[in-house]
Amino acid sequence: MISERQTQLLKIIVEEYIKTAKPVGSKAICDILDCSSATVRNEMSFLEDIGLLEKTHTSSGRIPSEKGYRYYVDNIMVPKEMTGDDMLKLQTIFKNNSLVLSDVIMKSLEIVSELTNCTLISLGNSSMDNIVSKVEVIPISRTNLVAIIVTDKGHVENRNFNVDEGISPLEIKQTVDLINKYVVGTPLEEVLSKLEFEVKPIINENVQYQKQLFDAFCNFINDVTSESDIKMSGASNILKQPEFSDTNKIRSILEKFEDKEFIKNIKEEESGINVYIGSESEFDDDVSIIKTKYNVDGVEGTIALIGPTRIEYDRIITLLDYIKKNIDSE
Amino acid sequence: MISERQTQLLKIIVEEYIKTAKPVGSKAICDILDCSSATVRNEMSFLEDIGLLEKTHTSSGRIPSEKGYRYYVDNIMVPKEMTGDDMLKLQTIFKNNSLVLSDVIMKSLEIVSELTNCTLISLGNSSMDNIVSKVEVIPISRTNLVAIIVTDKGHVENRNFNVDEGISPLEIKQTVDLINKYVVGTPLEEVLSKLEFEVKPIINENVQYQKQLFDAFCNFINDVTSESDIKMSGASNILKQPEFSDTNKIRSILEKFEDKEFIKNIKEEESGINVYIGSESEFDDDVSIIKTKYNVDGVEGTIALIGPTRIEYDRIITLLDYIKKNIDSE
DNA sequence: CTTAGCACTCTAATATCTCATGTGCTATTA
DNA sequence: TAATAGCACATGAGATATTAGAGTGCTAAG
Repeated sequence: MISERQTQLLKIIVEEYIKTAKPVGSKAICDILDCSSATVRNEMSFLEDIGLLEKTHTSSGRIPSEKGYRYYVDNIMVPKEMTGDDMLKLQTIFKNNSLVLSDVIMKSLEIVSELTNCTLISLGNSSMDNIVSKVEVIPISRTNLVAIIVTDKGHVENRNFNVDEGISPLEIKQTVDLINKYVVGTPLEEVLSKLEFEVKPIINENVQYQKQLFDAFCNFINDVTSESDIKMSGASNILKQPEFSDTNKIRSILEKFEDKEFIKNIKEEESGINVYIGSESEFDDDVSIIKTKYNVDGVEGTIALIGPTRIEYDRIITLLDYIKKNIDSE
Repeated sequence: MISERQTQLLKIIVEEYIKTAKPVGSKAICDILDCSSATVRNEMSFLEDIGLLEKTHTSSGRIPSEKGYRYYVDNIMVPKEMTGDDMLKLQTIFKNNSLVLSDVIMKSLEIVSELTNCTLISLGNSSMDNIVSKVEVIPISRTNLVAIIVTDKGHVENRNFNVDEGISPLEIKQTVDLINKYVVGTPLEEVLSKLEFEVKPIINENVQYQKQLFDAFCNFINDVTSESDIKMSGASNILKQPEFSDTNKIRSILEKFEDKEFIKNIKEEESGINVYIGSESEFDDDVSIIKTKYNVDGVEGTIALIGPTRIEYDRIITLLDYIKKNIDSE
């Protein structure tokens, strides 16, 4: 446990460094703490010993370490009240009832990325527990078909695919009717096993059903259930931060933004607002990720904000919380 | 008109600069041209006078000017033969018959961006001349509906929207049947006027038709016809080029990549392979854009490659031409 | 426990120097 | 007349030195 004064010192250093991006020296602090710079130095030295502060070189001021930020977020920081300005901008979304969920999310990403100069990512609509309302297959040409699936949450997926030989409208109708009969009312995540164990035996026994169409449909379902919908806003914002002025750094971060597999892993499993600082983010040591999961009538998704470790935790957490709550109650 | 030797000199300088990104000096050239460096310098000086070459500072070697690249592309360059390696990689796409157009395009973008270290953009499926095959509206909840439209080319668009009051299944069916009756078989670009002038009067006269649903559907069509589908691959590749090592430059380019309105303007109107050098690209003076339009049974789109002005024009043009031809014959 | 004082460290900005490369010009050559 | 050799000059890039400023650690005294 650290003393009252040490706590206050850490708070000042973290907040000052977040504001200025420059190491904080002892002189700047002694006024606020009402003691001499030497005393401040002693305390700083202690906080460095226990790993909460760091130096950039032997005689520089202090900056918070990863552990320092963590201590600050967990024990010191108080979520900042929303400013009227931030609130106003976000309310243009939530007060507008004609917007559909996906629009609400996209607009939220855009506004927050602009407000914070960070990169916002939404991973969502995994729609696993959506229930199938309707399946349809529409022939386009002799060998090309479109399959459409609509869920009870209004989610629509479609897939264009080819078959080797022509299929007659009757064959299509029979097969699709059969599929519909079994999968309507089934949650998406159970559709594949239902198709495999209940529908496939029937298809195999009966010549009139289209095996090729059925297989293509299974692939489609498989992709839909494993696919995640990624949205991103403000990818270039993070470059405005002084810590990302090195070209190699920029490149490595942008490459990660482009790597869908990597981005998918950001998905949040916990509830509430979660903060991952530096290496905890598994993204980059100079980056923090603040995430939250939303849930609108069973449609789940994650909103993640990516910024420098030197980020306004108190403000961002409030912002994301506000958005999460508003989306949840959509 | 410039002399044979001057032409050769320009060719050497352009190609050498493309390879090394360093200004080309006279000494390096006199061996190839079999004359003294002084002679080369005289010729260089002439090419500079007529605006084909530039210097980075008073006593540097020469680099091609925008006009120099233009002259090179129009009059000197010979499209390079495809290397076996490039060919092989691309054939994995075009030899695979089970791929649908959108996959073919996405994979082409990925491969070419990797092959060239440039950014690839596809703008497409504007689908204006697609013909409507089917329109469907599915109720999700009392006030939430999904509209789906399928075209004869297998293009599917869907839109989730809200209405103020509940709508009965009968009202939906009546309205959708009416819409279907008039728009099936109509090219997308004509649907809106058909709705306005043929369907709207009927809706207005008859109480049983759902005006709100109809209006929402019109908005949906309006968005579909004005929307363009943007795909991008290798956005961070361009940073690997030495001319983009300045953070501000990087930022300004990445911001343009994020600006959908800006990207939409890249759409190509002409046929063949089109080269826009530097300021001609209207993107950035240090950037060249090489575009081409593809057309598969009426589905049109543009593929654009964005790279530094110092780009391997001869290779890229061949690559894009190969892709265009293969997509066109899909 | 706190503080004043002092020697020491390190960065960042600036200036200086040198070297290699390349130019323009002029007189000379074929 | 076109090509060349020679030479003075310009510039960027890299190495090195200098300086001012900010900040530290440590010690001894309050």
